[in-house]
Amino acid sequence: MAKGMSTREKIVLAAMELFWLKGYNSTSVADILSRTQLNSGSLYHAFPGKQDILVAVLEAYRDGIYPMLVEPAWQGVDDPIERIFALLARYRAAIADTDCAYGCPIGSLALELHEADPAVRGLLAANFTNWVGVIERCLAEAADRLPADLDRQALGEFVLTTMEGGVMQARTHRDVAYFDRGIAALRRHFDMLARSVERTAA
Amino acid sequence: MAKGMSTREKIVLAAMELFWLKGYNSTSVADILSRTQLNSGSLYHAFPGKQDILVAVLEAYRDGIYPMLVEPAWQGVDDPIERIFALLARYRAAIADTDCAYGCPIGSLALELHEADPAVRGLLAANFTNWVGVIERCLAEAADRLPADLDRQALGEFVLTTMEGGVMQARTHRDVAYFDRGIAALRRHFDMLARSVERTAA
DNA sequence: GTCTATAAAAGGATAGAC
DNA sequence: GTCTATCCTTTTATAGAC
Repeated sequence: MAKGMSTREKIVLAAMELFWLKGYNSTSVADILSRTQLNSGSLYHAFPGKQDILVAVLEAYRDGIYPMLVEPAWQGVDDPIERIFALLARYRAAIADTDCAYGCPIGSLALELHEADPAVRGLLAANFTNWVGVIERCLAEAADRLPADLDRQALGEFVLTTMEGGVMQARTHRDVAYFDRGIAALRRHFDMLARSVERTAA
Repeated sequence: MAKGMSTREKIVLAAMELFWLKGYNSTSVADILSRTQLNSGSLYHAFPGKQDILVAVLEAYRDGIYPMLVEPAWQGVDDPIERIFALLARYRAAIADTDCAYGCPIGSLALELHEADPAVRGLLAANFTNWVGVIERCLAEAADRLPADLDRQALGEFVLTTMEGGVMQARTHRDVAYFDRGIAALRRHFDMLARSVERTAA
């Protein structure tokens, strides 16, 4: 927990980690206090309540998608299609690093929170939309290698689906091979799309 | 709540519904008592604790996959590939019927329970494995229309991934179109696989 | 096997001094 | 803006009568 952080930042960072490790409901305010070494008064001075911390966490993920996720994943990768798989490889590494115990923080929260209030649900949706938007822009860059009538939003969502479904199964079975097989299937999907373009051109 | 049910059965049925509606942590024992019209003493006579109810619920899903899910979905559908999509259509109907508020009960529990004990995790995994097994048998039946080297387990898992990812996004956006686009992408995947077989044969 | 009452702990949140 | 102490509710689980 770095020194230059405000109380608010400390709380958000700790909550990001704890919600990822344990989920929202299983993380108590006391857990956050313990991890930040703050006292109850400071926390409730910075946030009206626990749910407001969740909102701040989801905003942090939303605003951090490029610096925290995309830019590191794309170091040294220029091809737009390979950038998609580089992003997925980043998740693969995170899964493997945690012995398949933890998955996508947004996906987990999205399925844990059944009766989320509109602010929370809107932020979950925004996180997904932004993630899919990143993929869509890659697809647009690679448009010459993809069918002309391709629905880029649909394929972007399908990439997210592949990631989330792979993470879910890898975590449940505690075996990253489930994730790998999903990525391989998606790779085959892209290959078949590309080949259908080649044949049309020939 | 039918008459001929044992206390245990009443509890499992109520818990299945409540865990699906609200999740495990957000369902209190009091919720289950209220829905079953039982008293605390009866519940704790039938089950040592709340987690044992979860185990029984997951066993019920595991044992009920054919009568509760597969057989109704396959009424009047004989083609093995179409049976896969009929199963997915069943989930689509469930999503639409609930205004996209609820998803796959197993998937939600799998992502909600981060530190599940081995009994629970094993049952979640068994539910996934059985579901994928159903798809794998359809793929085996349609083997002549699929590439000879096809990894049926991998494709079965990919079908589950498509379902879970579609449910996750449809629920988060409260819009079944997200699910539909995922199914359309999977359909295209199957079509491309089939066309690659036709070309090889020609 | 079911009833009522209650224990025991955890959880979210607040008060008021500093 | 942070401290300690504490309130109030919810939650899981138990005790003991019937």
